Amino acid sequence: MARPREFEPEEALDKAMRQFWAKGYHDTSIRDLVDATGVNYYGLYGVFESKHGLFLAALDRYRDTVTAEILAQLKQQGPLTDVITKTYEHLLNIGKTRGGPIGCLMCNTAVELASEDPAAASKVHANMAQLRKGFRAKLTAAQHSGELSTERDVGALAEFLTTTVYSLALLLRSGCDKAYVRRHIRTAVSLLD
Amino acid sequence: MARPREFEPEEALDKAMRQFWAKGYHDTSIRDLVDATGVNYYGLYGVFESKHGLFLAALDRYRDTVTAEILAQLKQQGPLTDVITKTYEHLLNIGKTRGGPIGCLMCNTAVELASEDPAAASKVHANMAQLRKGFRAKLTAAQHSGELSTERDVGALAEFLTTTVYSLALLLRSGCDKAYVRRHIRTAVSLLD
DNA sequence: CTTATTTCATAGCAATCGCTCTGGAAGGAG
DNA sequence: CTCCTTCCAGAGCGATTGCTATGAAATAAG
Repeated sequence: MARPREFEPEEALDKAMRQFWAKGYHDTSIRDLVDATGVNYYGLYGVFESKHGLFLAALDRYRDTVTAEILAQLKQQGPLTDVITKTYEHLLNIGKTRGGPIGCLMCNTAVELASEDPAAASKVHANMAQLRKGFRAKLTAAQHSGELSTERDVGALAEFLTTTVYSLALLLRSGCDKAYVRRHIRTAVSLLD
Repeated sequence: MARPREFEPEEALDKAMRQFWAKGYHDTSIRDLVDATGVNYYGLYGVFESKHGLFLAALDRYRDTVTAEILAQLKQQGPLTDVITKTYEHLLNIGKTRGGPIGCLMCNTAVELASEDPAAASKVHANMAQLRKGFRAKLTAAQHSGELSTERDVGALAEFLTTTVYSLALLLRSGCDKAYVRRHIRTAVSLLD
């Protein structure tokens, strides 16, 4: 053995994720990442191999933290529309913690990279699939409890609700105010009545 | 006077717009624009001043062509849901003409630049307002003709339908297939029943 | 302690960035 | 034709890109 690392890989990855989240892939330089994480080139490259590798790791980190939290919100008990609404309301408080609006890393990546980066696109689609699955489970449960008509197309609704997550992120990212976003939530959720 | 220009500014702007549309702002270099338009630096700078100026002009060009066409679709006669559906279906054929999916330049810009570029954000919001106005007019007309209940909140619905334009662009950009997008259209439009 | 090994901090690499400058070509005015 | 203005083509500017190489610092093993 020898000199030990002076940084925590997960912590550094988390900071890198926020940097990519705020500024996107192309507008984030390695030097930005070094500044944001406090880790030098050698350390970052030793763990993540390249800027692209670090970005893909950041997408995984996003799935394991932010998306996981959304899915947890979806699993709470309560009336269908309440749970869905609360889950969407939760999104309003995610990216707003520091400075300007940053939306959703997966949504941002879908727009910026999906058409030119298959690896990133794959992770974006996997994230969509996870969300869809979460919504679908909630919708199916609501059908069983009689809250939602069994005639409704659960698959299509789950897709719609998933896309709405991205829509809300888009609205937040573009700088729309919360009242505007809340109206969108209310309108979208009214589809379940 | 002296030596005349060898390029048509509007034509060059159109090509530049498509370049930004496909690759985004940060990932498009001046050299890319020179290659795409066939116009040299001197010509581009003489007319548009800078890369940023050219980009803003491209956003205007987008409003005057693509958005204008969407608004024209919205003004056609017919049952409310048919016209809305046809308008959305129209979006499926916009960005698909060459190569990969490119979505909507305004949606892409909202994600990539809105939080750091006030001028671009302003144009994105103006575009949203135009679309919202178009949807609102159609919805109000439908209320007058009895197609839509006068109890429905036309403002909120217009906002929702506008955001749906961006959502569809996002889905296309992220590489979702047309069947997926069409299901989203059907679900969103069902909100008007 | 010395030595071996790994990390840190940074200088430096070729390539590219947005942008400007220069030399010559093209066309109107005289 | 010559002169003059404008445009084209591309070389070149300093700055920055992703990435690598280098030498000093730090720690475990002996």
